[in-house]
Amino acid sequence: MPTSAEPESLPDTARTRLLNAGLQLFAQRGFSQTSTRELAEAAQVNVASISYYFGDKAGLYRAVFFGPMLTVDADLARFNDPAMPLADALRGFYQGFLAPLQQGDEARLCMKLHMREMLEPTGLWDELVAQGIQPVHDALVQLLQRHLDLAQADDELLGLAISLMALGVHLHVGHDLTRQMAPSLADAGGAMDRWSDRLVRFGLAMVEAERARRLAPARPADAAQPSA
Amino acid sequence: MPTSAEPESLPDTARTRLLNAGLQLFAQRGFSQTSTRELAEAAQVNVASISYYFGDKAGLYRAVFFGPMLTVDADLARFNDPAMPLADALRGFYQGFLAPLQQGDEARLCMKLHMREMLEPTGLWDELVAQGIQPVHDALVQLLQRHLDLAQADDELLGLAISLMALGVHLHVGHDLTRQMAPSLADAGGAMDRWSDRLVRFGLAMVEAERARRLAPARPADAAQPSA
DNA sequence: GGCGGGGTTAAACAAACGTTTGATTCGATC
DNA sequence: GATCGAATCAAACGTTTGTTTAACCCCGCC
Repeated sequence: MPTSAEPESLPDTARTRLLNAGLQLFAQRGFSQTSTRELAEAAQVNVASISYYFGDKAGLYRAVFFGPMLTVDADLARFNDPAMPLADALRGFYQGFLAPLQQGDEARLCMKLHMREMLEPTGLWDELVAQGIQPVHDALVQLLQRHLDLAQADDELLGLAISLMALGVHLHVGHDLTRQMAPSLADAGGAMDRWSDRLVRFGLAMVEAERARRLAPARPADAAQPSA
Repeated sequence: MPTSAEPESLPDTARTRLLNAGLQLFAQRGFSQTSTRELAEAAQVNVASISYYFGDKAGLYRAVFFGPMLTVDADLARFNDPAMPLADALRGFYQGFLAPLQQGDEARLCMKLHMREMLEPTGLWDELVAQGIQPVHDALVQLLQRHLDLAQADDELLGLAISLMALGVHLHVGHDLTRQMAPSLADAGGAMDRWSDRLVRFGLAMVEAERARRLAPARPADAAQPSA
């Protein structure tokens, strides 16, 4: 089992062909529904190459799963600047979700793998949270904290952050669903740019609603405790 | 293969024990990662009982999948009344998502099965959309259309409906994730009631943002076409 | 007592699974 | 030309898969 890293280009070797086929098939059918022989045939490669290059089938899965995931820092940079206005920061935040949908199959399928892990954990879930999701979440919480002038984050702020992230997550998990309900919102040209505008608008509205809630006097029906 | 329907109580027969074990294991590990022998052992039942009662493994899956799904009409009734104020209707809408999380394991696990089908279609997806999701979506679109005084639904209204639904979907898809980021928002007592308040507040804000967008003059940066 | 059928059982089945083996090919190096 | 290691190959390995078989148990009924 060689320990080489793939070059930046695509040398069309057996290893990279396996990675491509693995990304394709794992994202489409899932881990356990994809057999090693299918992988080998799709990559036009002998079955033994899987264990030769990646140890075993799970090793190949791990390789495609964490393949193009170095973009976390780039995602953070898009909205983590304290000097940014809220609207721009939100736009940068949602760009992190939209970019994989725009830049071809590779990133989109990898994102699909990540989303699948949410519902059907294969053991890589904790690692994905620690390295990919938690940093983005923390940065978003800090962003909201700044713009809402809060000394520290409370449950309601976390709820707002999770709800903002929900809109971005749904772009991926609900993509096929959106295609059925409103095809022009999923595949049409410029559809993603319009989603960007839309999510920024809705996100701003949610943040402002949260700000208004904190300024308003606590009504008896409001179950949220203002401070801990 | 008998064609009986299960009684309303739980008679603890082999059939119902298989249904319970199937719901548990399928929701936890997925369809293909759950073997028939695991199912039989979990249900304390012979392996042959699966094909005896349900034809085959897929039949058992289908049975647990469409088991407690008769609640669609009840879900619709919660927010479909034209006389309802918008806030009440939204609360009723999100109650449809929250109810399965509150009323024990059964409905929650079944919902998890449905969410999983979003990413890994096993053939039941189209049926689920037609019977379970599409009606709710259509009713939501009509609700928004009424409250925004629109003659007919356009893309932006569909985008709003999908975004509103995204918040509800994320309650299920991101439940494990929420448990890690903010445990008090996932499991604590009354957490779901607070989510209800929160989502209604955010939902209202999004609807009002959409109303404001339609009233505002079209800015050049706005890529959304106001009328076709 | 004999009978029949719903329910259950252990055992067996073929197929598919992930993985390993040992031989073979191919260049590069000495 | 000999030698070596990387890469590839067909074949086989042992296990697990979903499903089926045929016998068996038990209880009500004629």
